[in-house]
Order: sequence, then C-alpha cells, then structure tokens
Amino acid sequence: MVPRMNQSDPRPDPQDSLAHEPASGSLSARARAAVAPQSPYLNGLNPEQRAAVEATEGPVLVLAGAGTGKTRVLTTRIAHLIATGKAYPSQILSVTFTNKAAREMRERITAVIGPVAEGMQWLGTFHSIGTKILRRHAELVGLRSDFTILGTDDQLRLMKQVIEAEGIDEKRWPARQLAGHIDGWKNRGLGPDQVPAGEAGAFANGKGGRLYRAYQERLKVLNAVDFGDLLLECLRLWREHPDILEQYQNRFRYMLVDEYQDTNVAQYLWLRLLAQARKNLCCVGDDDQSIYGWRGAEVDNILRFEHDFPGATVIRLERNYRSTGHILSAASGLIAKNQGRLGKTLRTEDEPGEKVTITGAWDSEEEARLIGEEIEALHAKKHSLSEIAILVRISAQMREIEDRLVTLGVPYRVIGGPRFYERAEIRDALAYLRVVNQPADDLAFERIVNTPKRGLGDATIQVLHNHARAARVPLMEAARFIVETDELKPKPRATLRDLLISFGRWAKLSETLSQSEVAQTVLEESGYTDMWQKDKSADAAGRLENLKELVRSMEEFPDLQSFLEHVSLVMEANESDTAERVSLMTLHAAKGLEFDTVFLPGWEEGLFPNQRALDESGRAGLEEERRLAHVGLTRARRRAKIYFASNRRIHGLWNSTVPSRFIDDLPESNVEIAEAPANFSYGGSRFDRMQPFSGSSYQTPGWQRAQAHRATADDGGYSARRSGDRRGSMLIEGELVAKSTGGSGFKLGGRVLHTKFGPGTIEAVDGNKLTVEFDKAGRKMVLDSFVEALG
DNA sequence: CTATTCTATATATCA
DNA sequence: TATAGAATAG
Repeated sequence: MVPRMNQSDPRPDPQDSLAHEPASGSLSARARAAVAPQSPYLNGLNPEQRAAVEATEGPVLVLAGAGTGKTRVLTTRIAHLIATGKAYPSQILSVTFTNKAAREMRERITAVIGPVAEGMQWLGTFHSIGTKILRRHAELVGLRSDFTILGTDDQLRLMKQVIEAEGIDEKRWPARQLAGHIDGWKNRGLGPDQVPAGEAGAFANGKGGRLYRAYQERLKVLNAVDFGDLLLECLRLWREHPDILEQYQNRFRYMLVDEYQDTNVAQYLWLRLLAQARKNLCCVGDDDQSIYGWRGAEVDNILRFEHDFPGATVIRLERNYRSTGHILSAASGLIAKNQGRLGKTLRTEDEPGEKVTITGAWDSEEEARLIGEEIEALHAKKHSLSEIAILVRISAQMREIEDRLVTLGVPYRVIGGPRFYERAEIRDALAYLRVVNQPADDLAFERIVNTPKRGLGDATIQVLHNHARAARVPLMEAARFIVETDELKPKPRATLRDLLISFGRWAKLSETLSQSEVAQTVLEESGYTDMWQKDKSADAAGRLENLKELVRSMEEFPDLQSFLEHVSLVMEANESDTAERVSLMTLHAAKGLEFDTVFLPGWEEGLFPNQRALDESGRAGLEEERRLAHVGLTRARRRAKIYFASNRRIHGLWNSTVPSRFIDDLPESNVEIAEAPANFSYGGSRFDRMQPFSGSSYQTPGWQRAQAHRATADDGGYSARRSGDRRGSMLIEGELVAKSTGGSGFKLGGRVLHTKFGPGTIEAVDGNKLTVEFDKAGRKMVLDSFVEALG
C-alpha cells in the first residue's frame, strides 16, 4: 500500500517505523527543555506574542497586523513545541503559501533550536505537502506515483484539446475562460460531480461540467495533475479512505498555517479534515491584508474561524514594530472604512515621524519625474537605495517609471517579473527533458517537436494526433509507427525519424551521464541552443544565460526525476544580489516586505481602486482594493509618499483622471499635501483641446493612436518645441497632422532619421506609412511620425 | 511550411 | 502601447 517514499526524502520517519527515536535531536531537545525551564527563546516577546506561542492546545487564531512580529511568533511557537517535547519535528504540519516563506521559516527555526529543525518534513506549501501525500497514495486516486504536475501553459493546451474534441468552437469559448471556471471550482473544492448545475452551464451553452469531467479524464490518462488537483485529490483520497485520513490525523499532532486570510475553500477543507481529530490548529493571519480574493482566497475563512472551530482562542497582535506614528495612523484610518473585518487597532511606541505626503502631478510622465527627483534627493542625503521601493497597482505602470529611472541613471530592480521557470526558453528546455524522462509526456512533446523550427508544422502534428487518438497511444509512439509508413511526405518523415532517434539516444545517455550533462547534450544536439545563438534580438543573450543557469542548477539534484519534480513546484530567479538598488514592484508582490521609504504612484479612480475589481466584485472588490492600499502604506517604516496624476494613458490612449477615493479616506491629521511643482501649469489637458474636432476624422482610432505615438515615441524636435508650454501644443499637433496627412516632406529616395533604427533611405510612401531601407536595421515599414527628414 | 501582417486584448500571482 | 495569436501571403 504505502508506496515507496519520495526520493528527495531520505530521512526515516518516526511514524513509519513506529516508536523509534528520531535519528538525532530529540534527545537534545528534551534535555534542553528540562535544563532550561526559562526557555530563553521566549525572552523579548511581548505579552500577546508570548500568549500566542504558549497557547499550544486547541484551535487558535492569531490576528497579526502588519509589522507585529508574526513570523517571530510562528517560528517561536514551533521551537516551543519541539523544545518542550510536545511533538517531534516530524509531527508538526506547518503550511505556508510560498516556498520562500517556507525556506525562511526553516532557517529561522534552525537559528533558534538548531539542526533539529531539519527534521521538519512537513514544513512547506500546501502544494508541496499535497504532492508528497499524493505520491504516497497515488494509485488510490487513479494515478501512478510518478505523475507529472502541469504548469499553466500545459493546462491551457490540454483544455484547448478537450474543447476541440467536444466539437466546440475554441474561438467563441476560449480555453482561458474554461480554465478560469475550472480553477474557480477547484479552489472551492468542487470535483466535476459537485459543480452546481447552474454554474456547470455557464460555459459553452451548458457544456461546462462536461468539459471539466473530460479534462479530468484526460489528466488521468496522461498521469498528470494540475495545481488545483494537488489539494483536491487529497480531499478525495481522505474522504474515500478514512483509514488513510486517520494516519495523517494521528501523525500531525500540531498544525500551523501562515497567511490564513489567503486560504481558499479547498485549503480550508483540507485543513479541517486534518484538524478534526486533535484540533490543535493554529492559524495566523490578518484579515486586513487579504488581497487575493480574485484567485479564490476567502476572507470568510478567517472571519468565520471562531464559528468553524468552537472554543477557539483568538489572540490579537496590535503592537506594530515597523512604522512611525503618522504612517500607522493613516493606514489605520484608511482600513477602518472597511465593513467586513474583525477589527484591530495597530499602535506603535515609535515617534510620529513624517506625515504621509500626497502629491498631484499633471500626467504620469511628470509623476515619474517627480518620483525620480525625490529618489535622487534621498540618495544625495545618503539614504540607501535598497531601502526605497516604488509600489504600483498594475505592472503596466512600471514602464514609464523604469524609463525615468534609466534616464536618471538610478539603479533599480523589478521584483516579481516573469518567474524564471515561466520563461519561454526554460519551459522549452524543460519540455525536452520531460520527454527524455517520460516519452509519454505528450504535452511536452508537442511543445518541442517543432522548436526549433524543423519543418514539423501543424499538418504533421495533426497526422500524429489522429493516430495517437485512434490507437490510444502517446504521440511519441504514434510517431514511431508513422515514420514506418508512407503517410508523411519524405521530408517531414525523415526529420521526424531523426528526432525519434535522437530522443532514443538521449534517453540512453541519461543512464551513463549526469543529468546536467544530459541536459547540455540535449540542448545542443537538438539545435535549441543554436536557435538562440542565431537569434540576434536583444534578449537572446539573456535567454542563453538562463539556459546555462538551468543546467548549472541541475547539478544539485540526485537525478533528472527529482529535478523535474522540484522545478515544477519551485524554481525561482536567483537574483539575490544585495546591490544598492531601488525596488520596483506591484503592491501584491510587496506583501511581507518593508522599506524605509515607499512611493505609491497612481492613486486614481479606475486605476486604484481598479475599475475591474469594482465591476466584478462590487463592494467586496472595493474593500479588497482598500486592503491593498493598507498593505502599501504599512510597507513603509519612515516615509510614505502617495502620488496621483490628472492624465494617464490607458491602453495607449490618454484619459483624464480623478484622485482616488482612498486619498479622502486618510485622516487629515496624518497627511500633508506636497506643494505643486513650480513648472506646473493648469489650464486643461492639451487633449481637452481636441474637443472642437469631435465628430471629425480626427477622432478615428488611427489618428488617436498616432497621437499617442507622438506623445512618447517622437522625441527630438517635437518634445523640444513642446517643452515648457503645453498651451501651445495645439498648433504643433495641427502642424504634425498636416505633415502626415499631406504626405509632403517625404519623397522617394529621401533620407530620414528614425529614433530607434537610425538613418535610412525612403523606398516607398503609402499615405503616412513609409518603407525605409535603414542603414543598420534593414528594411522596415514605419509611420512617418516616427521619422524626421534629414538634410 | 514559414514569415509577415493583422487584429484583438488589456489586474494582481503562486504553486 | 505592447503583445500574442490568427490570418494571410509567399
């Protein structure tokens, strides 16, 4: 029954070989408890924190406001459980949301109680723990223990296939949308049979439920799960096999959950099943920091805790150790406007410090400039750049700010960009390795059959698919069959045969070479590395660098299998450089971090609070946005600076905007309005002045787009003329428009200068479109508004 | 089959 | 504006 243990888990488990002492540590831990009744690790905790650590029995909810020492409580509590001998490290289940959090917690526990903490095999994310459990009992839920975990892209591809197989028009009912529904159901712990009839009909005229079921069946055939399944299948396992549930209930003497406000229904059910027996469940969280409702988190879980777990102890941590008085009061005043909260009042013993500043800018460009100037000023006053952060609502805000920082030469780092393992080149490389490791991995196979391009396009794939489906075999096997027939034209047939032979060879290779050598070989022989070396686009070099990094990182793993396992669950960009840099990130990415100075641009209606959140979730959406604002403010230790702009470009078009209602939510005594900058000239947007033209051809999307282009891309002459006097812009617009519509000024054979491509010769003129042979960049089709006549 | 052009679309993110 | 995916031309 209990299949082989996870390979990455070499330590014997006291529960598996019952009544054995763990290898090391526990003796010393108990000795420590006996010798040191004073428990030094408890020193320095405030009374609430200490209560939270010592309330070991029964359900406990710790409401930990921002900056109140939450992590400290969590780690000390675990240390306490171990040091007092209440549980072995292996008997404590400790769940976090990110691997990073798990890693940090392990480190901090180790710092308190020493290497005993290494024995905490059940410290991890919901997903990693779910995986571990599922691998042990895979066959009970219809999987093999070496199942693959699908990433988002594989998931989508699979859903697309399912939709097409059902004969539904994929364009009318996009896979994206189906994925949204299925994710939603999984978040709520609903299997295909439990989806409410009304919702099952929400997709493709009532086929939603059926597609969900078909998708799950396909997953089983592929011996694969998606992220949601890692929890859902655990639930099913435990419900259908109470004896197994009981094993785990007995094993986990104490359970701790971090960031409880972020749990979804499935996670709640998962925890509740486990906690039913012993009830020693301690959840730590902050309802005021729940910002993931859009991906299924239920604030209700935390609001309902006392109801769900009768007799629960609730402990509030309200003493803030991070921010100065004004910042804290501003944040508290803001969040107090929310209805759905348990209620806490953060307090500090720190000085009031600086007030929160609010600065209005003319447009987002000026906003970026002002922020840049302030950063330079702070830097001149010897403030560390790594103690400065700019937190934006949406990542589209980043570009303008980055541009500004680049011009100023301020070093910065973007946190939370595309994850390392989500990058195209990494996913491709992994797909190769997956096929080598598991030839039946159809999704991976399909990803790379024609990457790099080798002439195996849609047509060939279609043939493979037909065979695979008819014979009910993996694509790889179907391919083997087909190259023996003459169904394919000679060329693709030969290419496909070569590829198959290569895969055979690579699979053999992995018996003799180390996995990183195999990877190196595969990437080279497949022509994948070549593909990027030939690519002369700007980011190709970075991609090659990433591939090298991937190969390097493989060396740390015992074999390919466990590497792939790790990779599908974790893998993060290892840019832990400590260089002096300003941090730029979204508010979501900022949760859990803190900085001396925090810039908060874009506090405008529609952007923040975000219109879409309002449209989709009404008041709940607004409250979540407000919590996000609260999170932003509470990241600041000493200075919080809010900005709004009166004009902002959204999807390339300028809109005039209204300051965010959150600005009015701030208590007046804690904020100050920063003086309007001197070169600030009111008098309406230059775009307001277009109004007289409304109804005319100037309102066409194309013209507006041209306007938008001009506003940013066209540098040089235009911006020089514009500088200083926005009122005069009307004339300039007219002039420019005349230039492009009249088509004058550009003649065949004329010389032009383009801001990006440099000088070139005009080869053709078509309205406002020019075909130009650039001296360096080759022939391009460009809009005339991007070039300037030379000579 | 591939390369180019066109067109639709736009939160946030973590496994 | 930027990008991804689809349509289309070669």
